[in-house]
Order: sequence, then structure tokens, then C-alpha cells
Amino acid sequence: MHGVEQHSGVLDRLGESIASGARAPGTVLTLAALEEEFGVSRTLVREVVRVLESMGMVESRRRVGVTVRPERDWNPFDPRVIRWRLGGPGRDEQLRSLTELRAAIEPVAARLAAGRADGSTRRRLVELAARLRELGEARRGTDPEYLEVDTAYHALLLEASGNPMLAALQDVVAEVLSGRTALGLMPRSPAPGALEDHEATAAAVAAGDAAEAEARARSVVTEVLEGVVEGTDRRDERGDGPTERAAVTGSGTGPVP
Amino acid sequence: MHGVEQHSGVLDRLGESIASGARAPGTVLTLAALEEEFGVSRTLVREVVRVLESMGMVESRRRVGVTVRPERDWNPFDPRVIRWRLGGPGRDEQLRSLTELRAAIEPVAARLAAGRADGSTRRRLVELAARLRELGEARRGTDPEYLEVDTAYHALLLEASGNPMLAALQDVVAEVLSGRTALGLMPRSPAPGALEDHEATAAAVAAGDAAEAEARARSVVTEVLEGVVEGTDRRDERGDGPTERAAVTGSGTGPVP
DNA sequence: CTGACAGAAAGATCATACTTTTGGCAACAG
DNA sequence: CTGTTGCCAAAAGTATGATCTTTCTGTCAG
Repeated sequence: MHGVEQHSGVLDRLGESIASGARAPGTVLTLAALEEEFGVSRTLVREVVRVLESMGMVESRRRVGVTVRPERDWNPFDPRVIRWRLGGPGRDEQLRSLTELRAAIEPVAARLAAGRADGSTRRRLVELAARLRELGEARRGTDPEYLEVDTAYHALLLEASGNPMLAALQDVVAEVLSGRTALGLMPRSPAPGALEDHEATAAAVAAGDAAEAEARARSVVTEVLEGVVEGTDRRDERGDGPTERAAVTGSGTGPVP
Repeated sequence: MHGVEQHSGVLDRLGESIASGARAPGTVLTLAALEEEFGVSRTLVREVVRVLESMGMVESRRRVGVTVRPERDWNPFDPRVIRWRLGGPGRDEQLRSLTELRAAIEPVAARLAAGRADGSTRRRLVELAARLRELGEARRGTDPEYLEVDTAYHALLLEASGNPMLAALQDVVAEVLSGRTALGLMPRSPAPGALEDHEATAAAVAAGDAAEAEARARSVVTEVLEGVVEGTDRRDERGDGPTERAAVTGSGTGPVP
């Protein structure tokens, strides 16, 4: 019962229980209690708490204990935070954030890739886009293979941007894509326009045409964005939202209220 | 010599020394050695290492020690990583990444803000843009106040997007703006077009015109992006180029080493 | 040359003791 | 009655020493 890497296990359990809301912001824990709860030593608990603290999820103060911090303080880019949120009640909200982020990122990534990608990358990108069209036209939009190729395509685009921060979002995009498929939001036959835009983006990148690459990539992503925004900005009729912006439904679907 | 919060101190020193390259990737450390070097206990060192590990900067393995991981594994969104990089030799490169990221983010943030911001936010945004124009027309583009207002404007825009991930990038944008000023890249008289675009963005957000907000925000950011890209690209004669992307050195003036 | 085995190195975990900070409360002075 | 001071205990912060586990390395027999 010993040396198995318990650290990650406890971290995961505790982090998830916070992300899930089981331990709401404001809740105070004590090291002793956690020690007890997870059946591990103080050392272990401390290390875990330190990591959680480094993610902004808890705050540790003398004489008080370990306090769960409000959600807006969590580092929303930490892969674990993302994972925990995707696994809990915040799933939809998280997916929306990621989708919007992706929509923001990809056009610029395409533009940069057009100026920076190396030869073999340009070639692979074109290949993937072509393969994607084949699968799409064969009405295999819901196939695992479609998802796979789609993911590879977008990942490669980000990688080719030559920007480490954009490249680091590959997992995020993969998550969005697979999430969309999992939720059954993918049609068997993707819109012909979308397939075309994918190919055109790849072609523009290959040709080094930055402006065109950006424009086509934006086209790929814009409808997605509009869909998401519509989907969410609609249900805030019930202006119940406390000032918290975590609830995200801004408040004004319309112009100045 | 005891209970002073040493954790953050050691974390900072160690992290910085890694980010600065003083401890290159591949370097192996041992807990014992670190314990010795920083004059703290194992407990402390372990906690620090665990946090560094959670950022992807080091890897801890039995019988081997603590290995510094290659830079591409570091979490580029961790605020500390960003800070350490900005303080070291990677400064230009980091600033370039951030600038590109910012360019990607802002237009989408503007679009979302147009649909979600609340009344007072819309108003404040317009005010800030107006103030910005005043300062700009008074040839005070290098004033601390200009930077301050500019920062507030962009921060508010991100906040208003209602997307926690975009909102979390406020500090990043602030860093980019202040970096630009610090490097003397700001003219005393900002381009009239830029000022106009700021105002138009704010107005569009206030009016709830998503498409216009996005377009104007993109206009604000596009020239910046083109500037950066021109400065760095130049070697893409096609051919190959190893997967390396770390080189690139931004700065815009110096030719590729 | 291959595989099994022994030994050692280094992290992983635990248990415990001591230090420092700090919130709360009670006593006290105004 | 109110505000200030000072003490106490709680809880995190830090330090050590001991033990457990994993895994690398070398070696020796087959």
C-alpha cells in the first residue's frame, strides 16, 4: 500500500472534488483532516496542497487552514483544471470556453504557419485536408477516423504556427473536436463548404499566402463560433446571475440594456 | 532562520535558474544536492520540485534524480514560466509569442463582448477608448498614463468577453503592452487609424454589433502582427528546416543569427 | 550472448518534533 | 461602552530520521 505513486492519485481526487463543486469555494480544509480522509501522511498532503495552490485552486494560511478559492482564481489553462472541469458539472461551460478559444487561435495560427512551416509540414497539411474531404464526402463524418484525421490536421496547423503557446493548445483543440463528436454534434456529411475551407487553408499555408490562410481558417471556425454564442447567449433570459461572471451568461444578449 | 516563507523563494530561484538556461534541459539534480545548495530541508525541496514538476519543467524519477525537461514541455501558460522567461534570455521570443497570442485573442474577445457585456462595461469601454484618443492626439503616446489607459481598455475588453480563458490573459496583454513601451516601440503620436479603431471597436461592442467589433479589433491588432511576423520570418525559403522553432529570436531588428 | 540475480542509489512515503504566524478572546485602560 | 493590548491555542511551515520501493548497473552462470 506504499510506494505506488499516490501523489497524483490524491491530487487528482482532491482536485476533482473541488472542481466538481463537492468542496465549494470558501470551504476550509485542514491538513490533518485531509491526511485522515485520504489515509496518507502529512508530507503527501502538503505536496498535493502546494500543487493545488500553484494552480490557484486553494490558498493555505496559518491558523486558518486550506481554503478553496473561487473559481475565477483557478488557472484556466492548467491541463488538469481543464480535465477536471470537463469531467464535472462544468463540462458544457468549459467546452464553450475552449471552443471560443480555439476559434480565436486557429486563424492566426494559419497565418503564422503560412510564413513559417517547413516543407514537409506544408505537404502533410495538404494531405490531411484531402483525406478529410474524402472521408467527409463518403458521409463518414461520424467515423472515428474522421475525428482522428481532423484532430491531426488541426494539431499540425497549431504546431506549424511556430508559436509554442499556440502549439500547446493542441490538446485543447483535440478535446473540443472529440467533445463535439461525443455530443453527437457532428453530421454524417460535413458541410461541403467546411471541407473546402479546410483544404483551402492547407493550400494557402502551403503556398505561403498568409492572408488567405487566415481568412479560410477563420471561415472554418466562424460558423462554429456563431453556433456556440447563439446557443449560450440565449438562455440568459432568466437574469438570475449574481455578479459572478463565472456564470458566464453575461447578461445582455442585446445592446446596452 | 526558520519559518519564513521559503517555499516561494526557493521555487522562484530554482525556476528562474532553469528558465535562464543556467540549468539546461537534461541536467540532473538530486534532492540532496538542492537541499544543500539552498540550505533548506528535504521537505521544502520536495514541495518545490513537485510544483516545478506540475509545470512540466522537471521530471522526477527514482534512482535517477530530478531531470530538467526540454523547454517545449513547459507549460507556456503558467504565469511563472512566462515571468521567468521574460526575465531571462528568452525575453524577445516570449514577447513575440505573447504578441501573437494577443493578436489571436482580441478580435474574438471583442465579438463575444458585443454579445455579452453588461451596460456599465460597454460604457466604460467607450470612455476608455475616448480617453485614449485624447491622449494620443495630444502626442502623449509614450506617457505612463497612455499605457495605463491602454492596458485598462484591453483588459476590460477581455474581461467583457465573458470567457474565463480569454479573461485570464489580461496579464499577458498587459505585459505585451508595457513591453512594447519599455522597448521604445511606441511613437509619441499613435497612428490615427489605430486610435480610430480602438474607438470603433468600443462603439461596436456598445452597440452590440459583433461582426463590426471583431473586424475593428482585428484591425487594431493586424498591423502589430504583421510587424512581428515580418521581423521574424525571412528564412522560409521553403526547403526544410528541422522541427526547431525555438530559435527565431524576435526583436525585429537583428537578422537571424 | 543472454538472462537472471544481487546490490546500491535515489526518490516516495511516513512519523514526529519543533517553529512561526495569526485569529480570537479576555483583560484592561480610557 | 469602546477601543487597545496581550496572551493563548490552532494550524500551517519547516526540519529530520527512518523505512519502503523502484529501477539502474554490473556481474556471473548458462
